[in-house]
Amino acid sequence: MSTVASDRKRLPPEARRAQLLALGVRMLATRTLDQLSVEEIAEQAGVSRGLLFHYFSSKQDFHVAVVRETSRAMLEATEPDPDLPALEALRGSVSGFVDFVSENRDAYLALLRGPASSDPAMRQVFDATRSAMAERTLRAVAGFGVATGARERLAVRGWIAFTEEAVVSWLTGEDLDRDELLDLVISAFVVLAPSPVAG
Amino acid sequence: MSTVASDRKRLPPEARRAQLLALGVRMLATRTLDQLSVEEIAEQAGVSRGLLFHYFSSKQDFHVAVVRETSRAMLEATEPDPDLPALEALRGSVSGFVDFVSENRDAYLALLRGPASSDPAMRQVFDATRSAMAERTLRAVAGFGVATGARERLAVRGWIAFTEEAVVSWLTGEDLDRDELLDLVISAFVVLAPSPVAG
DNA sequence: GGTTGTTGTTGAACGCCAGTCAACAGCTGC
DNA sequence: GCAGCTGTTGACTGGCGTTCAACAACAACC
Repeated sequence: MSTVASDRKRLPPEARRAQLLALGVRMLATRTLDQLSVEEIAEQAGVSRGLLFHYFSSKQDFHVAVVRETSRAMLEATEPDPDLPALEALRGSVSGFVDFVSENRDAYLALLRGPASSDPAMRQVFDATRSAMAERTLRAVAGFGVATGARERLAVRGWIAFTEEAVVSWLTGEDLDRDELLDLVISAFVVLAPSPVAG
Repeated sequence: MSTVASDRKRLPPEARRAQLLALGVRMLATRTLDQLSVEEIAEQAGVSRGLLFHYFSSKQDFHVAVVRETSRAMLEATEPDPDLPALEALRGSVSGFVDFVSENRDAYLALLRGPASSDPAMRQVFDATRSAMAERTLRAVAGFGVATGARERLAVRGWIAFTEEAVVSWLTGEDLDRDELLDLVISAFVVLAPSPVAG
């Protein structure tokens, strides 16, 4: 209600763009991405439909921007603490991830599971996000003795997918304690990332 | 080209439905799911747009049917051989999965990564597919000493996501041998599924 | 072999929505 | 208070999913 019809007109471009973006992100809590119509966004923002196309070249472009923003927020919420020992930093990061997904369960599913196929630009955002997580994780646990060969990079990417699925799946059931979930994910990393089976 | 304008009219319902479905599945090799327009399907099949709605209640319903069919094919292509020892059966299944994804790389991405969010019915197909894979895997390696508690079920689901991501990621690079990829995925299962870290 | 009934099939019509564009109006500097 | 810049509008267009009443192919029966 705060942004609906408060100020009627003439915002500086950056402010308006930010407003529309924030509105889009917020609305994902109820709708899925492809249900996010231009009409609804415009109506909620109290502006005309046409204006949205002044700030975003197309509906898809808008969607990509919304996803990019949410990805950024997710990365921020899962930033590992560099002052902590590797494994503790990792646990903190995963803990942040569990919280983020819990708080945005629908939005997260709508986003990071959603329309990864449609648009190359969209795919790129997803890929970049996963790569960022993978690289960051590898860096964070570098002292942990992880080699960064092809196999390890694949393993870390796989582990991220493992984590996503485990957390999402955990949310629709919660047969485990939160701590048990964290244990599972962390121990999975320990056995997967460095040198599975052999180590 | 075989089904385009060969026979012009009056097929028995099952045949026509099957034809449209098969056509939809085939066309996913080039298009993504949401680019699969009713118009194009009808044109390729040599029928009117309206006819598609005689066999499928909506475009989404058609999409769900296409996805369901492809999921079925995937499950069939990865059916583990019950006569083999557990680990060999598992390796065979994963090998089949790698082949399937390799041959249908775009279709697979368009499907099993695609529009999982939009439609509840669509989500259900994905969930059912993963559950089927998870249960089957657990059953196949039952003799392997895997307990089927909450933690193990979560771990297996996570492992499936791990496998998907690893294979898809492997396809866009191929820095590893195919056998090395299989080793990674199988050993991941071994350390993840029964009792990670502790075992 | 013509007639009739069933039903697979058509194509025109409708409505919704993304995207365009020329006109409008709020703000700033003179 | 006037002029010019630019954020904003709202009507218009085209495409596409969806509906539906009419049509036509095929089979059965006389």
